[in-house]
Amino acid sequence: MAQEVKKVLIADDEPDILEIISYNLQLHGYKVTTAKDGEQAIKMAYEIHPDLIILDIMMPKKNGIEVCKYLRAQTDFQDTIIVFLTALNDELSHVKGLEFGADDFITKPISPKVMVSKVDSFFRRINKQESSKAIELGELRIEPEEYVVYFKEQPINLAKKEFELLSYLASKPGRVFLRNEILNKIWGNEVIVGDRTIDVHIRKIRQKLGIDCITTVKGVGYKFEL
Amino acid sequence: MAQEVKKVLIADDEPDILEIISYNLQLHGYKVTTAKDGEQAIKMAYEIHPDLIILDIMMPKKNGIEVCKYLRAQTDFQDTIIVFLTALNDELSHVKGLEFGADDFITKPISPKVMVSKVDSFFRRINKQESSKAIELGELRIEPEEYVVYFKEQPINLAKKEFELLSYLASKPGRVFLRNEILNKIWGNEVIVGDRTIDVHIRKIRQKLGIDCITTVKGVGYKFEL
DNA sequence: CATTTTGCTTAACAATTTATTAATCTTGCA
DNA sequence: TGCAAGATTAATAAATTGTTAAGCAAAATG
Repeated sequence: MAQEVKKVLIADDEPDILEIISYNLQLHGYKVTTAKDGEQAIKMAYEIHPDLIILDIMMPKKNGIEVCKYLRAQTDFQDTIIVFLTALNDELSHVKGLEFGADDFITKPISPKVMVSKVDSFFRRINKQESSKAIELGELRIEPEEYVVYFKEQPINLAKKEFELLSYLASKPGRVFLRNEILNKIWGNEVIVGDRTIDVHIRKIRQKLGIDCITTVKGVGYKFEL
Repeated sequence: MAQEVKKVLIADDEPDILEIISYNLQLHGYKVTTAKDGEQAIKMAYEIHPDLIILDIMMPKKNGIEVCKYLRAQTDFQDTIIVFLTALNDELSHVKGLEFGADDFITKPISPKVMVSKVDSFFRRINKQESSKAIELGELRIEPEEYVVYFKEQPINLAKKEFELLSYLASKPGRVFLRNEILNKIWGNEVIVGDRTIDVHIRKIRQKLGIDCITTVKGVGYKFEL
């Protein structure tokens, strides 16, 4: 991941709720941004690229479901966790929400404590997901848990950025990742690094692996290919 | 796409609306042109070749629907996004607008913020469409995600411009693309390149593919045909 | 706590690839 | 035939990426 501090975006039209939740999440080390309606939620999503988005269903401008649907349609937010805030008995919202790509629900009313532990659990869940699946491609094996890559069963130590970059490219072999996509995913879109930074990391990966598995597509990006 | 800065044309007969919308869009990095009536809208459309045209329905000289109908009849504006500005409850316009090739509607009144996010969403929508679908024609397969063309399952590497050009022609097999259309689409209409530039790229594609799939229509343009 | 190591980024320059132009042929057709 | 449009080719320009070394900062080490 690009950053250590997890970013959470909360959208709700009740200022009190926003305040109390964001205060408690901040206490627990999250970076919180709030939005008071659907449109603002989308705008903030683009600005800060949160790891988790909590959407109240009922909001002015654009309701939570619309926001979710909208964001899920963008490639930038495929990996973002989106959860809804719903009234306890609102079955309909649950069904609709899942249809449009929500990851989970939080039912109102909810205590700050429970909220924090819920949020913690979301991140634990994806951390597991993200890290637990080894990628195996020919004689190359990427082990997320060990942060090690094996080639012909020989371990190769990559630095963090190198490892993340390789994992990202290898997550979809053959697909070209635009330089911008890479920057967004590995560095985060608020970090600005020079043009040659990606190249240097690519070079180190190629060097350490010793095999030609990363192809340059000039003017476009890079792709992983064996 | 040929250019990074998206161009928007707004046509409305209320100067205040033009001003406030164009100001806000400009803030968000769009290049905005305005027109105060239908005829001017058409004139400007030809001059700047916008990526998005926003037309008020009710305008002097030529109303929005007429403008849309007119532009859609020209090959130059097939790919342009055209949206209407309509009063909230004007159902009739909606129906008519769709008939004449509008892509969407924006209902008045609208806040500048919402307008900007709407415009953003239009561009995201087409960006996605443009990039993600593979084209398959006989033994030829164009894979935008991989930036590779396959012929008989053999990958063929094309340079960026070559790939874009081929993709463009192959997007509508059999249809002749005028040299001007090609220039507009691949190079953008502010870039000026010599007459022979297209030819050279066409030649390289023909050479690399090894099959005769691009037909010259003398004095007109090129078309893709297997 | 000082020292060493490691990782990340940048800057400068080299190398490569791609894009464009210009010059020279071909070809079809009035 | 002679012209106009396009094809071809090679040369040049422009853009993009590769490489290397160096500077920092953070982490690891003793």
